[in-house]
Amino acid sequence: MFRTRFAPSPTGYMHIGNLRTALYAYLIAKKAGGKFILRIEDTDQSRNVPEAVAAIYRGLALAGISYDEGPDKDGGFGPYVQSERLPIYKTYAQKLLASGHAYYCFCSKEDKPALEASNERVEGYRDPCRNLTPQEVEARFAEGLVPVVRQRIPLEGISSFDDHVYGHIAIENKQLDDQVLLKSDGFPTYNFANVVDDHLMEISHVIRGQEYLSSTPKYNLLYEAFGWQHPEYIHLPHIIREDGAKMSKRKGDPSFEDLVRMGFLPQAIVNYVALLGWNPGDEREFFLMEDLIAAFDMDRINKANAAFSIDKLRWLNAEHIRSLSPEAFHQIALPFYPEGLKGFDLAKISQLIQIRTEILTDIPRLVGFLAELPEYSAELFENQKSKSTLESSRVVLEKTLPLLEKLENWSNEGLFEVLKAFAQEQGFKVGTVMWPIRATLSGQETSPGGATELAALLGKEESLRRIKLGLSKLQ
RNA sequence: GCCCCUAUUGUCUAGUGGUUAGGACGCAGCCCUUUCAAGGCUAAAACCAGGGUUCGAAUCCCUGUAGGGGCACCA
Repeated sequence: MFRTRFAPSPTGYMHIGNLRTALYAYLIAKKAGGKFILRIEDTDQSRNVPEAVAAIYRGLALAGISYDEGPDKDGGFGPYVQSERLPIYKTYAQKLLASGHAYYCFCSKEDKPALEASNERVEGYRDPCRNLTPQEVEARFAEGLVPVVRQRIPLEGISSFDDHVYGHIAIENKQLDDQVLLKSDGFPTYNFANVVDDHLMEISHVIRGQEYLSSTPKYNLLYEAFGWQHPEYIHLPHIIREDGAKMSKRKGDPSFEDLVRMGFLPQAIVNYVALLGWNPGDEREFFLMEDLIAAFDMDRINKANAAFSIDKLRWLNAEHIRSLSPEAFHQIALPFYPEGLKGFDLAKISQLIQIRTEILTDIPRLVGFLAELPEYSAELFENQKSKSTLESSRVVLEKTLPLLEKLENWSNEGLFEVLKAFAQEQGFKVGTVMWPIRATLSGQETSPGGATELAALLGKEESLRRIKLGLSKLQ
């Protein structure tokens, strides 16, 4: 049975790297018909952000990643919040203390900084408390000192393991520090809690960022000390910026929710992020969650960091928008229409802009001219491609105006029929007729829809008003 | 400083000893066209460097270089 987990610490928002970690863990579990578990790693008392857990729930829901077990969904392996598991960590720390795989350390934090800052750190350095006799330990307790519990790393030997992404990793034990397992406040460190929890929760595959790659041997030593079997490991490369720097909220890199706010569809973001470091082995790029589950293969995950490209996301987002049914797009687009469009046939507008919308926040810019005709000058009537000149435009507008005024079938088809016939009779290219009309209607060089589509949308009265206004600029 | 990891076009990537090094985004051009898009076609664009191994290396090995990560009572 595959059991994977997403174990974020509650920092207040879900960044892109986290989203991908959660997604991969979810995909790996679902692909194998296993369970995906949410665990909250809130062992750093100083970094807890209120509301942050809610942000995690919100992010996962938005992404379409549902968990089988979590804080609010008991699966018999709880509690799923680390701060609620303190007695468990204490019990297991005692076992390590008893077996000699851990020891009490009474050094104060202030004793260490000089050593840590030094560039000449001695490898194989061991804390002096490592060799305290039971009597000495007792004496310090009697003094009222509060210790931490440190892992006793072997002096010799090499620790190694096989990672699904990075292959064989080997590190000499003398490179590893006697890390703190239990802090003096009674909370475990990540280094300890992840091992105890992953084992107790029967996690089969650990999916996490590659920053844990070089400390994983330490965790394996812990598994060995307990006589447990360690899980399989899938370490993930990082997602970085296009300039090679790491993503940072301070530099303005968007979180998952920020992207949604910017007008990207959650499913497009998920699709894009899945492709950052993984590929299906064929040339498909468009994926919905179901397809991802079917196609995902953890052994095809890349080793190298991947840069996040907002341009490619834009493109993929546009693909997702285009794949929506007109009704679905309309519903999603609705909240983005500006106030002034109330009287228009919004469903019709949605139809016109769907294929031209890359991100939802493009919409106001796309449709603004409908509510209010922008200022424009006569130059707009000159267009080489449609063979439009100031003169031809004036003639076209003057001559079509009476035809339009008496037109009764004011629809896209009706308008097109009349104008096309006019072009033929007068020996104009269709484009030469349509250009000035579209220009007067939109007041801009480009618009979602051609002359007749815009005229139908604006209605006869407003269309004629705009055409006359345009004509006045040419006379 | 020590340790771990990585390295194919600007970006995401395919590639596991023999390929005209493939695809995608972006960029440029052309076609289509009732503007713009979309769509179709075309172009430019890459194996970090140097040594090996081999009949033959993007692919295997070594060194270097560059980048990322770790060495917290943070995760």
